[in-house]
Amino acid sequence: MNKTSLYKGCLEPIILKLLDDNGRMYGYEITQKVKEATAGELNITEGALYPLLHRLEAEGVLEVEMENIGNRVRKYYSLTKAGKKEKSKAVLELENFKNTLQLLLNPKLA
Amino acid sequence: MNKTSLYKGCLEPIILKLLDDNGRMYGYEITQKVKEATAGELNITEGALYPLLHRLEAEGVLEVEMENIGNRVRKYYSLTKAGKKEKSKAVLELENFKNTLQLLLNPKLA
DNA sequence: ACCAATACATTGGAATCTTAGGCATTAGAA
DNA sequence: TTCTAATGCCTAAGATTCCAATGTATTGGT
Repeated sequence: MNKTSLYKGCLEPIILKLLDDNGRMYGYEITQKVKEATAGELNITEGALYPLLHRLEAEGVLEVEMENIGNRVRKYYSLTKAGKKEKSKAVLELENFKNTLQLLLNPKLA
Repeated sequence: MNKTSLYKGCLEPIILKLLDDNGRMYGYEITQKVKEATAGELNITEGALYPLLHRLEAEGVLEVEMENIGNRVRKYYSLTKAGKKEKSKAVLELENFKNTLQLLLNPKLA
């Protein structure tokens, strides 16, 4: 990520949401997609991403398909059934979090 | 905080905003105010709050006034001049962060 | 021929919070 | 009246999560 890093803790839900929207993606693609989707605001570092993907795979949240592109190997990740549940929960929490931030930023309606 | 802690990294801007809105507050008051303002969603732990207040004071962002309430001592914190600048910056970043989350949660308008 | 981009990965360390304590005063319930 | 919960301050050890740096290899453009 970047700056003083407010995004800490949000990476996982963001990735799950992305994979749900796009079906399947590979690591590098994720970093580019996030950069693009946030107009350059959020840059996921590979040192954060790859370990996370590996963990989510180990937990059964993601599954992998290897694919050969020329002489290069891509690892496509997608949500498992358990992963879809996880994703739903995570997105709700993230939405809730965003709304709570809104409350704190705009406490006028008290 | 709580849960898997999405709020990680947001504590500082939240505190600065609160202090700007309320003029001056003491630690315990902050924890209660945040709990109330977020309908119980966000519970700041004292182990996170007090070290942060001390750091911000050391950095010249906050200043302290001791006050005796009966036999008890309260430490009222308020923003310094530098703190007000810091707060403005932090709030902008937090708002920006919130908007970016919105983008990620709702990428329809692409 | 060389550099940037693509694509994977690991490692050490910094930053931030949680858990779990500790101390003292005060208000309220049993 | 005694004991618990709430008020109010605090610290220390540890977990989590991410960043920066680094490594390897292929590919496309100049």
